[in-house]
Amino acid sequence: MTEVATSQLSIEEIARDTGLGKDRLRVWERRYGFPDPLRTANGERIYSPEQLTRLRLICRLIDQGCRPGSIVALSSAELNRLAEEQPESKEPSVDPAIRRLIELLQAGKTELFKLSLTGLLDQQGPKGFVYETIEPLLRLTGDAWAKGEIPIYLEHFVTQQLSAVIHIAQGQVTAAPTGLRVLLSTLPGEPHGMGMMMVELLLQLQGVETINIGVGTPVDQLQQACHLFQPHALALSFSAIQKRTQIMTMLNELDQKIPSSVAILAGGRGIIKLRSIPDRFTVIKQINRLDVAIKPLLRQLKAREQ
Amino acid sequence: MTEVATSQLSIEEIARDTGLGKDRLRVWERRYGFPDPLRTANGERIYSPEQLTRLRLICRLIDQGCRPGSIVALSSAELNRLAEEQPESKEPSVDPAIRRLIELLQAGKTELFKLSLTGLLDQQGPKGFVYETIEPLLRLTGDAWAKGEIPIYLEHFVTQQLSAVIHIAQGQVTAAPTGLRVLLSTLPGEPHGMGMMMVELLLQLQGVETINIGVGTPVDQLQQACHLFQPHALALSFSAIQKRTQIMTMLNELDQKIPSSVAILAGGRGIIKLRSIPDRFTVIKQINRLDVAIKPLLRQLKAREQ
DNA sequence: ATTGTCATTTGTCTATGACAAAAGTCATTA
DNA sequence: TAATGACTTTTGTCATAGACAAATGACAAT
Repeated sequence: MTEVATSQLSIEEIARDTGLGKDRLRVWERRYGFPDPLRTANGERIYSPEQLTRLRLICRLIDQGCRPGSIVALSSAELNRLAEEQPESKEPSVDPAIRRLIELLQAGKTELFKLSLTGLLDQQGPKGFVYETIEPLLRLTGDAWAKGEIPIYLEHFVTQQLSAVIHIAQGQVTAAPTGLRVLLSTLPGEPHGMGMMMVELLLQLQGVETINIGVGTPVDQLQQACHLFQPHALALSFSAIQKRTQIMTMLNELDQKIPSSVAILAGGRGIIKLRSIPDRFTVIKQINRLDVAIKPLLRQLKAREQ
Repeated sequence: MTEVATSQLSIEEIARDTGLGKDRLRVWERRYGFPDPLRTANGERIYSPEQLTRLRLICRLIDQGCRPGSIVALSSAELNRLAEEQPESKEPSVDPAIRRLIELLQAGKTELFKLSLTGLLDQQGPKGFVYETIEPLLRLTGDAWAKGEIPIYLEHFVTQQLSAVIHIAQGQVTAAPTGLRVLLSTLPGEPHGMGMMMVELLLQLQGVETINIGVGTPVDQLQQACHLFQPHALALSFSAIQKRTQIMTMLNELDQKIPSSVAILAGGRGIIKLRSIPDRFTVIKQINRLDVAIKPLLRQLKAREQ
């Protein structure tokens, strides 16, 4: 019978639970002296749960802009102090309704949370719901997670619920079809699909036919998809996760590979920071500018029909 | 200006696209002589799309029971012959409705596809829809993708649409609440959430309150989530992606960390192959056995209320 | 304010050896 | 017959350390 040492974690488990990658963990150990796992009889690393927690905190600080070299070696106490100091603490005017939603969440009142969401959808209508509920709720939960105020699974729960409500809202859309067809996706390395779903709903409200092919689609697959679906436009969503240079490379690739008859819309926090984007791309700086951005497309379509 | 060699894939991309892991790719090359990538100027492997296709086929054969040593070195032609011979090629009675859905997909008729799905939902009712449409459709598209008959983005599109329809179906559920509360998730390394959503819908139809916290939740987070939500049961979904030993390790960890007052249900293709699962776990071998599995829980709940 | 260089930091790749876990083989037992 | 246990082979993952490319920061020049 093998004694199950529950709290001893292998490098694989650590890599999975932190998202750090085995090579990265080993090279941190070599360079910064942390993590500092014990070893099994034959030299395999075994990590303590404390090290896992500390690694999670380090990941959070790195996401906020700290660099590994300056924080990986710090003690837990020092890390905690650093985490407190991080600026990011500006959120002046938050809608009390949104604040209440987050309180429900933290209290584990999921049914009430669901009901409140659908209630807000009915009150505000689909468009208002996107602007006044989804957007701030996502921002606040994201911030709260980064500060460690709510666990990641609550953020996942929110995402689940929001996508359910969006789907329900989509089911109620009764806009007259305009004939415009838009393909939606994100590029590889971008796992967040909520922005795309918000855009999808707004487009449907305008009578646009949408084709959502999920997240992380490589450029050549997008090319193929354009061939198959023959959309009038391709809408891409960028969160803040991806690296600028990677995005630029892929944008150039898109510029070359996507037929020039297809317009390309790009939106999200990851894109508004970029300079020197090819003219090809219509950058949507705020989600409420979407209406404006698709007007030329609708006009073009009408002109072509005549 | 760097020339963009679009079709040359790095080991990382191959690892992602095949699910094979970098170490494994390198050791296959060392031992069996395949894959046999070219190298960049400084020795990094670059794989051709053909090798990717061949690797995908190899993965499929391994899933079907072949062993790496006997197939990795084979040529494409020999692999194809082998794939033909494999039993698994028995899919005699496929519902023509499902077949038609896939044809619509391949033709890019997305609007018709969406309409057909909602039509089937209305016809079959939510329960029938899960058994007779979602399950076979997912299986067929998965198989078709593995055989290279449909591109991955179509599979993603199907996933998107199914989750939309499921959410709509959930919105229409009117079962009387039983008071039973179930937390749903998957373990780290398991990115597929559709199985979980199917279960969620079926549970809601039985008047169960569900809390879906998304995919890939580490065990200690599940522990915390149980503390917050106080569910009567935890339902986990396993696809065929994960390794048996990894699953076993996590199951044991769960067994220890999740309060014994919480029942644990486990379902999906990844779990039914396993032996020596702790008694703790209720294994659901077929999704249509779910009803049976939760009956004891309902009974228990009633008994406790009195 | 943008662009270009340079140094530094950081992550990933490579190679090879070692070994544990899984799977196959085969004899023995109930 | 089928199950059990011991042995062998296969297969995947881990370790080490060097190399280098990609990302970042600092500073100068346009």
